[in-house]
Amino acid sequence: MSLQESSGVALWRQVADGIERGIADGRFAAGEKLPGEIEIADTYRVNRHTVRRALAALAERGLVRAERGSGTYVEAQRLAYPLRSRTRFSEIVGAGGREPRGQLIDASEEPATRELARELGLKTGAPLVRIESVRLADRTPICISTSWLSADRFPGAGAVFANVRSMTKLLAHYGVRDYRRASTRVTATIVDASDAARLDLALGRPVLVVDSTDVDTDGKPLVTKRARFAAERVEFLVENS
Amino acid sequence: MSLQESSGVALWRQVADGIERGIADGRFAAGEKLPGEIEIADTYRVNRHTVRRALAALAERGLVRAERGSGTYVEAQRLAYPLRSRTRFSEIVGAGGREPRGQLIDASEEPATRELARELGLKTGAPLVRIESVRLADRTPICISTSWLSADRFPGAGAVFANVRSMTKLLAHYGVRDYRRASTRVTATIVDASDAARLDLALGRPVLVVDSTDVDTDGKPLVTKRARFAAERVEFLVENS
DNA sequence: TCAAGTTGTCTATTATCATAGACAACTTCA
DNA sequence: TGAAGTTGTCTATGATAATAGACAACTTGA
Repeated sequence: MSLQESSGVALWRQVADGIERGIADGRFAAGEKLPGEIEIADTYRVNRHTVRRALAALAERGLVRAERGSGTYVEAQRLAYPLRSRTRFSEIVGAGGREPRGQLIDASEEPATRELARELGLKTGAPLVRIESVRLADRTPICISTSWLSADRFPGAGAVFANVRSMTKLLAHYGVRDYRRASTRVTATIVDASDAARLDLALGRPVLVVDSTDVDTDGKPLVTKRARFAAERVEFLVENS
Repeated sequence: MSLQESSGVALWRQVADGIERGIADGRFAAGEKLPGEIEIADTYRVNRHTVRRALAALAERGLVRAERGSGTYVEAQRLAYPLRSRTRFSEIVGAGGREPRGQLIDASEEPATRELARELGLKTGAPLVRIESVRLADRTPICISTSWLSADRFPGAGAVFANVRSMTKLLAHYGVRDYRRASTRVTATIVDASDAARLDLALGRPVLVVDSTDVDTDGKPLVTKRARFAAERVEFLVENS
């Protein structure tokens, strides 16, 4: 294990990332004991204090738990999230035995940019409702989602969402009985400051960015979204037909 | 724009990430001029020297180019990468007008872990060939791929791959005329040190991790892989049927 | 009970990060 | 030509990161 200096990432943070990767890919199973601080310091070739700082950061995020005199133990797991044409957050979370929740952060009206207009089959500048929301599993925030809908077709959508807290129910309120995912685009980046705060995520953590558009049974665009998932809390499953 | 202290990520690095996000999502188009250093320092509320360090890092990675007296300009773009049941690296890169290349890093034999055995429909401990390779578009490394195949069915696969430098050609060499993607699993994490060096990627950058298994026309598993893509160089397109 | 191994806390030192100000070198445009 | 705006380079200072060593507090197992 060789680390990199002057990359703009503190050494303790690199060690923390390394241990977290070990947890994520199963090298350290949940409940299992990590190697001792001295041994970790040895493998990464850093001072024990640097390892302690890394472990403290992981402990604060709830990934590990230190027991004095005994050792440091692994705590957590990832949420499996299928990407298919019928994608419903509440169903996916519920299937994992966890309690899904949604919450409105902000809603406002704004004109369509050229790209949003193209996705929604509208003209540039057409009035849109922008809905910013956070979705949680139990009490853990999973993703921040920004959705855009036509303000003409869905007037007052922001207020409706504030009540029903679900995109499926919002669409049903306007008479949309069924819909499906038309396109999905996945990439990854580093979380920005405002998303970090809302996802309860440290700066510098990766997020999975999903751009998608939902259409009705006739293929007519309903809503287009950009969702940012805390990468450390989910794994996407792509279904290949 | 508010940044975060003592997150283990240096301020200049946070600014660099912010600017890079701006480039990635099109706020700053290729060829366009960035705001001046003083203006950037102002929006992020940091010292101009901190901004200069951020820009220097981006310039070193080739994302921007500074012109004295004039300004700093944007350089690069992302590779569009469809995830479908028929996924061939060379075809995807070639379609973008770039030259695909593959290169063997390492090949060795190792026994199947329980998980690898399950994916490949073998028994735990069965002999596998592990092939580590890097794939490039023009001269830019795009991903590092670790592939596992049955050593019984594909004897000497490592040597074959070293010659043909393509998984499709390797399989053809053993009489596999066609194959398709059976499962795909996407997540993201921070790059580890050895991948960082091979992808020519700075530490702390995100990578998209794709776990997948290819099967023949009868649905029999051929090869299972874990590929790590430099997130800043690709975007995945998920096809929803 | 006791030795070995673990995490927790303290002091101290050096290198890097971030800020601050001043001015040079260069480009752009009126 | 000249003024305004840009990037490049220098010096200086305080805060934070990382190292190093010593020892306390606690757990485990022989």
